[in-house]
Amino acid sequence: MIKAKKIAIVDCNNFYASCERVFAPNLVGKPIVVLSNNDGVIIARSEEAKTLGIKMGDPYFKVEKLLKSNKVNVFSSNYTLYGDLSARVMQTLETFSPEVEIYSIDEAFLNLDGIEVDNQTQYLHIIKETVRKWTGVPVSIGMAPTKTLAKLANRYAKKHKESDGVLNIFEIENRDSLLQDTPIEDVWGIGRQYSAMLHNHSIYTALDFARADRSWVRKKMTITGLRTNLELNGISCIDLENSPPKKKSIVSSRSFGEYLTEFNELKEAVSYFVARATEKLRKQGSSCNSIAVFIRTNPFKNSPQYYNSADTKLPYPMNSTNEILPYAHRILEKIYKSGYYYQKVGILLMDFVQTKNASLSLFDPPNRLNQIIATELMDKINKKYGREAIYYAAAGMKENRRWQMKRELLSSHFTTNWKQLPEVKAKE
DNA sequence: TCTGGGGTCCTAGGACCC
DNA sequence: TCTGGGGTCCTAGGACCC
Repeated sequence: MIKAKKIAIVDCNNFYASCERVFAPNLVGKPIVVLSNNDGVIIARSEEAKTLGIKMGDPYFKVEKLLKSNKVNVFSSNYTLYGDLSARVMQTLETFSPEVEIYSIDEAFLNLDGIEVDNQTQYLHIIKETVRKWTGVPVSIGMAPTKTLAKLANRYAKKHKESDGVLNIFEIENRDSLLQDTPIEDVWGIGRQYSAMLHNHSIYTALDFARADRSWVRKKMTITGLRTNLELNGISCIDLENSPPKKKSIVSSRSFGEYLTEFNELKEAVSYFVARATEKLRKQGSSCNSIAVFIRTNPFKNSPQYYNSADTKLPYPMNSTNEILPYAHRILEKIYKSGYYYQKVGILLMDFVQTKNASLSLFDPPNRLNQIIATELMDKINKKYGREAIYYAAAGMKENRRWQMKRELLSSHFTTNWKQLPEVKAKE
């Protein structure tokens, strides 16, 4: 018999909304929503906002009146702020376990195997309280022998006030009833399509699914579904990942603040995205062998529609902005058609190799080394003085970018005055 | 459901090869 | 009348996650 693992998942409650509240304590108890890029749709809600019936993904313009009449505090998304608070939360968690997998901006798995404490559940409560004290962010914690069950426990802890934000599944005598209480669509790994399919086969809860025939599950839902089934039965199939795996592709794309029609403006935007994406590429020590570009009109408007994309193989692995730009521009020329109102462009980098293995070749253009050196220098300057302290003219002057995001409700005062924040320090 | 953006994994099927 | 058998690589598409 294999000893059961102890996996905890720590999940920040209503993360973006909570972040806005950290620096605006007057908003405690008041409804808050946070909007997506371009103030498009609702992507986060405080509990109070949820109670008002505001849904995830509601277009802002459709619920604007409802928000106003209920005095809901509305924010544009402020990823600088959320990223910073996320890092603080993760650092705090790392003091509780040597093995932390940062799963997303607001979630982390902790391996609590081998952590000797008198009372495991109490330890979870201490983690929760410490994160709140040190960062101001409220979290919920679920603990179980598998990731899928930990997620399930976490969801339960969030839903039921009496659990006080913590559920340790090892202490639950009747695990079946917990699974029975969980609708199948709320299980990690079961999305909308599979839920519908399972409903058709009279599977409605996590318990129904855990008891389903495994060969049938394998056939209908591939190996992925089988893993979920096993994990619900306490058999761990999905391991913690210690170091973040390197990205296999990198996308950079954005909807515009206003529609674009001119090739040159699209070209600027594409250039900007190439700079963003290759920066990430270099940061993880990779070079790419191919690139794709796509453009599209707004699919929700009644105006003429256009979507096109194309990709190209690069002659050798590249990672500097300047080297990749001409290829991106060429693809854009190919797919651009005048006469449309474009809403979005994006670029995609693919087929990565490690840069250190992609050595310079005899057939490289003569100035290649200079390009690489210049790029490294730019990265250093930008790291020191902030994003786009120095940038390519191809991306257009910062001040003149009509395509830049609309963020009219940004909570700017904390980030612009970051140094004035009170220091949050750990007490021994 | 549809007025965000950025990712991953899995499988089927076609192209091509011997 | 059922046309051999087997392998690899690549791509598109479908599912999922936050």
